[in-house]
Amino acid sequence: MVIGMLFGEGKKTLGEQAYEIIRENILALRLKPGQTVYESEFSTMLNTSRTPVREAVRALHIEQLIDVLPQRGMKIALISERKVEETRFVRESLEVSAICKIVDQWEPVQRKYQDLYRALTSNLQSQKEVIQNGDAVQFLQADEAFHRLLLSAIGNATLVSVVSQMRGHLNRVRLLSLQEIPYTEGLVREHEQLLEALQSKDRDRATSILSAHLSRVSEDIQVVKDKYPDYFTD
Amino acid sequence: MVIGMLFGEGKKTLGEQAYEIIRENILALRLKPGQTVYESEFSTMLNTSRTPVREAVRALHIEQLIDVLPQRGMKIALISERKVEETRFVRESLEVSAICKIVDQWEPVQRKYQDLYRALTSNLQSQKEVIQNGDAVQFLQADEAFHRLLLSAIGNATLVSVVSQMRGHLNRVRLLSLQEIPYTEGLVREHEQLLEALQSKDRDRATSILSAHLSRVSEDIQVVKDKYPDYFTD
DNA sequence: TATTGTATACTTGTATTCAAGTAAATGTAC
DNA sequence: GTACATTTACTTGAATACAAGTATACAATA
Repeated sequence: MVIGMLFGEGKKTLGEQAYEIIRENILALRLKPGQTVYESEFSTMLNTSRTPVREAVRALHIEQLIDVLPQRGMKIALISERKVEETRFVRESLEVSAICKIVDQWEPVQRKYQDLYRALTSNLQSQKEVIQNGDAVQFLQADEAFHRLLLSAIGNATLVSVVSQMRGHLNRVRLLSLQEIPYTEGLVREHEQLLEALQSKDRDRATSILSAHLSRVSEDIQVVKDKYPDYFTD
Repeated sequence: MVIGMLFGEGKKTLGEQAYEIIRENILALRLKPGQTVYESEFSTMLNTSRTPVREAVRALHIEQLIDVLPQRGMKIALISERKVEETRFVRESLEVSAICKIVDQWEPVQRKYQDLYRALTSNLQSQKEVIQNGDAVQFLQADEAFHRLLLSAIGNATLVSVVSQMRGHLNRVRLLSLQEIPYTEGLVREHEQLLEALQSKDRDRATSILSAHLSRVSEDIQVVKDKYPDYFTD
């Protein structure tokens, strides 16, 4: 009946709130890949009826983060290497297209790009700070914010939303690999290089850095797959 | 209670069936942009309860094809020039990336690409036949099939699905512009040129043809917007 | 012991009921 | 006639009730 009455709470419906909460719990691996779950669990957990839970669960099902077994229950989707590669490709295509557009439009004198530059450097700073306490979740949030800042610059909300949907399928691998091999310094370095390429309007350099940056997950998944075999399928 | 008991009927849920039916009616403009609709309408129309309809409507709302006005009703989403441009950009990025991958992998001796070539030429043939009776909906279906064949070749189901979601926001403009200015011959010609470029493994030509091909909608929308002003917003 | 039929206790899928908000129609005072 | 309060008829949002499929436990039987 009341899920998040605590803080501000825009007029989101209970179903929308449930969606966000459950999704976040899946991506943070608090709900384990392969784990069996039931609508009634979420109902009592969130202190609401099955109806809003159902709405959330259907959306997550469409997003392929939850597998529904009719009349039997649901399972948190296993991580699929194929799906990871598919979403990685889509994400890379879109982010590369976006960065090209930004480089082409980049005019250091314009207020818009000064603000963007400031925001990005500020974000880079907090990335470095976050590294110290070694919290993978926190770093991932900062990383996501960095990419989101860049993408938002081209003013294409649909693209931002598609990319963040793709991210949902990459996040769990990233999370596991980060706490396995903490190469966060390298990632931050690449962010810096990307920003440099942007400033110097070096289109080719920007795209090649970004491509390499986003391709890491394809290598990491192999390592993580061996360490957590029952989180994976195919 | 029974929506499509008629034909084969895979074990889709009523909600999924309702989703497909309503979506198809929106894209075919049988439900007019801006038209007010109610859950109960669809309920009686589909002879089912509000629950499956609700499931369908929520999905369509997430897809931004339906606007929900809490406690007041729903409206079929108006065509937004901004949204059209956003989805066009996403689609172009993804299809261009896909065609690049295909060109790079293209080996005319491989069975896989022989089959693809045959399928594409066969589709081109039916495009030409469809032109004769001047049915815009039929042509759009053939066009969609052509692009889907190409995209499917890279074996990325996620990409195919994202593109088809983007198409949902372009389809209505295409439909209107086709019955306004029937330049279908030009479109078919471009399909042929694309196929030629593919055969000759001319990457740059393929991408430039495809880009131009997919950019048409940006020009068409201006014409259509004047003809059907109350279908549009912004 | 092995097998099979059956009751039972779950699940999700669907229908229905209830709550709460909106807007237009209606009535009333001035 | 006009402004304003109130009723009323609708809507979606949420909760509950019901239907139907699934898997397990277990007893009956060979």
